[in-house]
Amino acid sequence: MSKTYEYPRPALTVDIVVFALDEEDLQVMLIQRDLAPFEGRWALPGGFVRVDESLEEAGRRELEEETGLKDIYLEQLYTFGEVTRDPRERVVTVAYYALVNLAGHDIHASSDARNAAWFSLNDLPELAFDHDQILATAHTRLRGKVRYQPIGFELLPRKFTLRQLQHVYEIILGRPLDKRNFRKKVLSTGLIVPLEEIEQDVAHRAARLYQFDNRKYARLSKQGFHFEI
Amino acid sequence: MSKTYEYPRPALTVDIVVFALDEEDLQVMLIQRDLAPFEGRWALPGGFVRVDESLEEAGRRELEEETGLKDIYLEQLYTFGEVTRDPRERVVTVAYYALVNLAGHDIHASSDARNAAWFSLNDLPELAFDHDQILATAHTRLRGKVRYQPIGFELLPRKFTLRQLQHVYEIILGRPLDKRNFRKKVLSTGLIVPLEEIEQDVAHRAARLYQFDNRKYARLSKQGFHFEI
DNA sequence: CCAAAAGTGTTAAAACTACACCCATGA
DNA sequence: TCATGGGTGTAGTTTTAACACTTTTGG
Repeated sequence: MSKTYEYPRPALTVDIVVFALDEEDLQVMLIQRDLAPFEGRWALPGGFVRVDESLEEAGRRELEEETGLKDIYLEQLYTFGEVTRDPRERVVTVAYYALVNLAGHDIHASSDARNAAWFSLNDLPELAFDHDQILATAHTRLRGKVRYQPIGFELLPRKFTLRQLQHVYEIILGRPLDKRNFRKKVLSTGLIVPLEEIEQDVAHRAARLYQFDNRKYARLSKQGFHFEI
Repeated sequence: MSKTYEYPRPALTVDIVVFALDEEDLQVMLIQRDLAPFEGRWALPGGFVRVDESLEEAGRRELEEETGLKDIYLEQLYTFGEVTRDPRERVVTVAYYALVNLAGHDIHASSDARNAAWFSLNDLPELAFDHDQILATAHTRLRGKVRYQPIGFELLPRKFTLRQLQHVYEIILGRPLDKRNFRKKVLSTGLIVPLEEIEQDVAHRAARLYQFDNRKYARLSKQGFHFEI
């Protein structure tokens, strides 16, 4: 095997913006750094890419190591490569974003990071490196993507009510939606299928549960169908 | 300055998919490799990222060195990092795509690549590495993006006719559009402004020239406006 | 019986689609 | 005068937006 070149190389990392949703707003997972630079500051989970793993593998590995999260929706976001973004040396980072259902994952269980926590996007601490910029890029991407790709479901449990789904869209888009129009629109795609089940333990009339039909969506996508809300 | 880590690092490159449009179809710029691996094969222009330049700078530098193209629309596409995508060693590449107006650039003038040429997307040679996959990703992105971002103009001269613009959209979307409806739609955005000029040297009635209003678009974008065709 | 959210239709306005002819120009 | 593309309007259909009340359930 011949060497490709002998010049100094940038270091290569991955960073992951993990989004979740609570009753109020969008949350993002941060971990507190215990090393310089930016010791004590909050930062996105992430770390160095090994030579024997793909970028996505590196992202999933780091995420599980640092937060315990695994088997989640993960998508490449953007690669940040400004020369001075890391004060130590040249570091290029491939950023991913992830969507999880808050209730479905216990982040503290398998975490080996001393300090991993959810923060509301509306109440963020100062972040290390250019992570504020990465986060802003991820937020913009999420807002844009949610309108024409069915990713809203990733933030909910597998079975959900239409109320919950509308709530996801309202928070991400940042504006209220009309209940009747939303239901009509969503159901008209045929991709959200009603189940013979209703929600449990609520102090009012229980709503019907629905489920996203992944298989049907995959089939339609191949035929050039475009999901849109 | 402390070292970040001492483990082996992937090499980092940039590759650029340059699109242009002729009368018939979409073209892409390729260069013929004169070194192993894939000696003699056609490949995307690109090369190694230096530690003192940003990713976009690296892309622009390589593009100018290899093809003579400069001052063009360039946007990051995706980062490809499969472990075995380069047979020599681990190489991660940040792919960009570029849009140029064929008539406006002479690719041979300042080229120091022995062999840089345009190929129709419908008649491609076998490509080196995973460049076929990068190209396919770029093509998909272009098709998707053209519908909701005003990038069609980048493939045309600054002053263009509505016929030319419609042609851009027809080729990228791969289907014919209705002339009257297209004109109504495009002009209704107010972003395409008529000039007091007509095209020259045509063997029939000359069409009016138009120009994209970048400034107005920037203003509207900030207010949440979404361009759509 | 009260509080809370579930569920459901209609109408007016706007956007989209399909479609054909006359005009201006240069060869 | 002919060939070529430039330029223009309308009608039917579909999609979107606005809007309020009754039902179910648990407390």
